[in-house]
Amino acid sequence: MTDKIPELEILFELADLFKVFGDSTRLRIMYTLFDGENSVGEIAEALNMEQSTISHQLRVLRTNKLVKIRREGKQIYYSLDDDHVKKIIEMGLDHVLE
Amino acid sequence: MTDKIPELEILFELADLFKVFGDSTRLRIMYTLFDGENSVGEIAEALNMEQSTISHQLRVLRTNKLVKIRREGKQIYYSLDDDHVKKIIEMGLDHVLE
DNA sequence: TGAACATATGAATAATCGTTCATATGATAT
DNA sequence: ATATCATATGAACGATTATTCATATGTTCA
Repeated sequence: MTDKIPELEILFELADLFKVFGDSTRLRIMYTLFDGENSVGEIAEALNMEQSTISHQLRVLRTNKLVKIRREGKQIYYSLDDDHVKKIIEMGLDHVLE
Repeated sequence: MTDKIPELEILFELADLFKVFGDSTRLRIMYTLFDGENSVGEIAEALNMEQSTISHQLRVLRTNKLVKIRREGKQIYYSLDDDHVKKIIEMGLDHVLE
């Protein structure tokens, strides 16, 4: 029994992770959170996009443990969950910027 | 004039880059190339997938400058084009493996 | 030149996914 | 309780994309 099957499963998970980074709206959301936490409304306003769109994408980010939330009254503040997020984006930027 | 517009364009490019990493077939191809160059046929056999599928995806990888080629007779050998490729994948693995 | 092999390409199909619209849930304050 | 504000959710639509099949291109060798 080889160890290639577990590797295969991990590569599937890895693809799923990169898929999350592969959308400009989600990237912009994460980039917005580089400076610190923001509420859903603040993010929507900053990106000039519908609240619903942002909310849907925040759920994707949260499902993948890339952002976490803090509740305060009516608002929900989102922030990056992990140092990896910044690192992965910065590593990608290195490549894009040659 | 703010510098947010160029950043926006860059984030679009960045999303396109991550999209390339967001497919398990392409990830498996790149992972196969961690050990060194392989021909199209070798990759297809290693992944047990159609030659055509691999060829299509290699073109995506090549268009995005993630792999480069070396011709030798009838075969074309593909290899990773860039250290960033390995680094980005490894960074993602860090996250997936907790 | 023609046969055999390796790789690339184009069209078609099926599946995935982002956005929008409408509405629901949840929280606060009067 | 109810009105208001913030966020979430579900369904539907359109667009993108991975794979397959069939075929084309390109290379070697006899």
